[in-house]
Amino acid sequence: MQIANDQKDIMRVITFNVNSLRVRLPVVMECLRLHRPDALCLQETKVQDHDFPKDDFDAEGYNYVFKGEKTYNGVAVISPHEIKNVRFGLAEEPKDSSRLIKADIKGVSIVNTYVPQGAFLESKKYQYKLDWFQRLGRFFKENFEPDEPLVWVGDMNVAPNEADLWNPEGNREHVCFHEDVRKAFSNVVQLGFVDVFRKHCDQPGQYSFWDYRQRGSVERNRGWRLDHILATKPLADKSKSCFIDKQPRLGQRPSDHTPVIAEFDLG
DNA sequence: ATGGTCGGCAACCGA
Repeated sequence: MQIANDQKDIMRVITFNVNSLRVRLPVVMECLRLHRPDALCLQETKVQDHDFPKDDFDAEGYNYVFKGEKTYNGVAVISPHEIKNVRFGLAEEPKDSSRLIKADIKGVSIVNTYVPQGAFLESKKYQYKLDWFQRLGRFFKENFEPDEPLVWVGDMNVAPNEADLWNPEGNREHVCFHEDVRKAFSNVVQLGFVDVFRKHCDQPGQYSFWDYRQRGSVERNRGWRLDHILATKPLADKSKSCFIDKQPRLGQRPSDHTPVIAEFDLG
């Protein structure tokens, strides 16, 4: 069965924090059928490698690369195409192999990241998050040039601007919006990335995450835009659309994140 | 009136 999208110059990329791949597998399969992405980049798969649901992707003719661990984290890239030159994790220890996959698909480099959330401002985890962005910046500088076709996607755990969360005033001290973490993120972006979503949509209130713990957050759209698709300038110039998906429910519980989709015309 | 998040995984931790 041929499941690739039939336009060979089109590159469709999706980022989706699934919060457990095994629980969300029907939603992921529906996402593949609906959008026929060239690269589906997943975060928080929460599955060890020996339990990765290979058979389900094999049955649909997809290739996959993944790195997981017990209980936490986990990333994967799913594609109907050959997945080349795969690397896991950052260059130096701790590599965090279950937070970063680099792979080449259709001549485009893809870096899929699950950035540490950071807990609270005074915690060691927050400092680790700030350092993680610095280390990621070095990873990009060592491996890529700004004129290469490179897509950086994932759950960045940062709302870059006030338009990217429902209550900026009340979240100045939040680990996903504090000025320090926004600066750490923007330092990486400034290596040569364009926010592909913002290239296509300047409206506020466009979110990809709603907190399970806040009653009615979905209904009242009290969300955050934490899941991003960025591209180096030459590739971003070729983007044709970028939008936040309505997650297929399929009678299941939805993830607290929803997919973000971008399309590039490589021709 | 009460109790109201998930997921993983086995008592709580992380988000």
